[in-house]
Amino acid sequence: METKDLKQAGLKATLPRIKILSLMEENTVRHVSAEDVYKTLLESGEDLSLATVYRVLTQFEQAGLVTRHHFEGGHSVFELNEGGHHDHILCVKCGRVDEFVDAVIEERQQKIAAEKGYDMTDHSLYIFGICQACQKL
Amino acid sequence: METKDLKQAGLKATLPRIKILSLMEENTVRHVSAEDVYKTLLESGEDLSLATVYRVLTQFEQAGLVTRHHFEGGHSVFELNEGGHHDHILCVKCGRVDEFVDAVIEERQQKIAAEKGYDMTDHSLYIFGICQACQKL
DNA sequence: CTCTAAATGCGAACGATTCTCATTAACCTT
DNA sequence: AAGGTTAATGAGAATCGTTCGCATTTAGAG
Repeated sequence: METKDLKQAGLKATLPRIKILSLMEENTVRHVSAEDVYKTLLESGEDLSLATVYRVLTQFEQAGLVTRHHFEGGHSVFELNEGGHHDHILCVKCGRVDEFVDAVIEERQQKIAAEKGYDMTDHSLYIFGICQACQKL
Repeated sequence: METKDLKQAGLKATLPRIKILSLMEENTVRHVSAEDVYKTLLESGEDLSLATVYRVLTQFEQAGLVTRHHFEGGHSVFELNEGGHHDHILCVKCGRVDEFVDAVIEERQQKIAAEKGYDMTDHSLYIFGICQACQKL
């Protein structure tokens, strides 16, 4: 129930927020832009404004419900936080996105931050390449 | 001589391109936005348009002379390609940027790409944290 | 059920970047 | 070194993603 998730995150359970969270919890989406969310909900007959989508997604990000990615091309992409931290590998041809976790890399990053005198708070790692399907084209 | 670098990259040696490349080759800058380049050159008495700065930086990127980074906050930052590949560690408080290379991470990335069936072309890794100076504030 | 603060919708505003198109400058030719 | 061709530039309008301001609506406490 999205209502409970929202309350736990300290957010009022308003209609737009419920709809957006509910959409992101469908496992058919994974990585969506604000525009995607807006269009999809409009098509489903919901009536909300694009500004609200941006506001809500930003709140979700601050509440730790979603992560904002800066996939190239200017616009942001949002992903539901579930199943813990992971990084991404993207196909530069077709845009396909896969996920991975690597303990060795995670650990090295901590070490590097420490060596440079930083108190590490976060990181972002994207591997770019050509996926198996696109290699055959 | 910037003129030769430009010719080798397949670009006409025009005045704006020479000025911009020359600015980026000063080791005082490292990471600059289009706006930075524009303002700096205006202050040096050069007369060029912001549109040209964007065009030229994009061409430099395509020619492999510079790399475009998507440091958060919407705008792009450019860096001269020299001294080989490296990754970045950024302070989330003051914006300071340091560089590093880690062979272990580089190698793990190749391995992960291979496991996922990707032919890796590139990657981007940013570590975020609080730098030594900002920790003391 | 009522009230109050918080959330929303709408359209204007915004910052970064790109485009259009008339003008200018590079570089090949002579 | 001068001229012609073509690509590059300048200036400002246009576009894109995103945010803001403000009047209206709604969630949730009392």
